[in-house]
Amino acid sequence: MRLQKPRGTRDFLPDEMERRREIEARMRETVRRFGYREVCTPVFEHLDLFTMKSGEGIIEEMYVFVDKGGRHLTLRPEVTASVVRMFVNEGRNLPKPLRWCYFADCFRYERPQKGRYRQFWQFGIELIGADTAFADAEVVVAADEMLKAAGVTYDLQVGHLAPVKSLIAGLSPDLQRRVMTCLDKRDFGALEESLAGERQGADLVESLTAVAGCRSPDDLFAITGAIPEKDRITEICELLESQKVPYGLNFAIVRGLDYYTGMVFEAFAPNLGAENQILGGGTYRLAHLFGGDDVASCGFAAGFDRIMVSLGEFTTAGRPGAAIVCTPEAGMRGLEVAAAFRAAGIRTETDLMGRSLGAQVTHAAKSADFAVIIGKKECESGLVTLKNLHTGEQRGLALRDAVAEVSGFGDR
RNA sequence: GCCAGGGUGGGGUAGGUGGUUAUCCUAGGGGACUGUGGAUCCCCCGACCCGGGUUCGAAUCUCGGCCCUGGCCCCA
Repeated sequence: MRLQKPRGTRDFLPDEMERRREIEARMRETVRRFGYREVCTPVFEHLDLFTMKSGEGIIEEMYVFVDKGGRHLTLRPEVTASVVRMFVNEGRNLPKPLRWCYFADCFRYERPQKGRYRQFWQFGIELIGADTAFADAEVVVAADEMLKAAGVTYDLQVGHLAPVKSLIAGLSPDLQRRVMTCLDKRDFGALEESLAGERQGADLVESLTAVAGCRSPDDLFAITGAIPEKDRITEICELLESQKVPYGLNFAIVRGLDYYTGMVFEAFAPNLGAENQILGGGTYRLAHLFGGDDVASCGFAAGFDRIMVSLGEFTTAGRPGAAIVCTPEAGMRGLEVAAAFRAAGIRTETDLMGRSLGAQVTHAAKSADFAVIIGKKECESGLVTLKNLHTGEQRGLALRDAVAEVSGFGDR
């Protein structure tokens, strides 16, 4: 093959696109019911948008380029930064809270592996301008409902950054970051090493290890004492329990960067291998970075492709289709009949290859549920012969009755 | 950026200690066959990832690259 698609990209044939659209539709419908409305932002943005959010280090992980005007641009590696920029630019005087969702392809220059591609799709929501436990809980509930609707098997973990941050507040920023990385990986050996030289380092390791293992708010506050976020954390847990969200508490979730401020959560699919996180989210404050007010936000982003990989093979329930099968003299009549079927919303194909009647039926059986056979006899009688290609039954019907029968046909 | 295993028609494969026209299945197109042909039979189409090296001769050996699969790192 002379021309290959770029590394880490994929082509999708119609069968797969139907599966993807099916799952996408279920995810969209879930968040629609919560009031989240779709927004769309540019596929490429100024490089600064992402370096301001995530630091210079991400440049080598992005598709960056200079355009003909000398602008430093990049294909978006995620959508949250764009949505917040959009909010700062034109969302400030909309009634709060804002409930927005998006489904967008993103690009990262990374080594492809299972569930990781260079072009991939994210589905996410952002709830902007509400700073309450009810807001935090809504986003988690929406994520849970959405994954349920998609049909994946997943493990949902919810945490909060405050307990760990309160324990390590006395450390240098650099060491704080290292500690959080260790916690994220649950590498307690490395944690101990990092804190070895610190005053009361051993106590700190013990507290952090205990916090990471907490399974209830009560356990947590027994270790950390009454931190300011105590009521918020307790309330979030109560709300999630009252809404029967199947989650695990995990205060070792770190989610990388500084703009995460409070609740954080992640979902994993157990059948995915190394890249098994299918969703991540939390509360954050980003707008002030882009020149806006310091507005509280909460959201999640789901890895659509990983969800599709996790779901594996399945067939979608297609809508019925018809194939017009004609003898040569009935060609014109065939087009009329096709138009009538299409007017009723039925997918209808006609022969374009000049095939024999038999070959047309053969082809129809691969692509349709019904063959509508029209020859000399049908032209004279005004009827059509409707053949059910699943059962082989066929009979002569008035056109209107044939259309009605195909319309009423159930799942394939 | 690193590690392991791979790359033969559209898909799946056989062969490969260097030597005729590269095997089989499937898909696709056509015919037998202008009223049922989703069948059967026949025919056609179509491949050794790319480049250098060794050689009389490379799909096979060798080096480099590209790509695929999985893992490490990273993961906004």
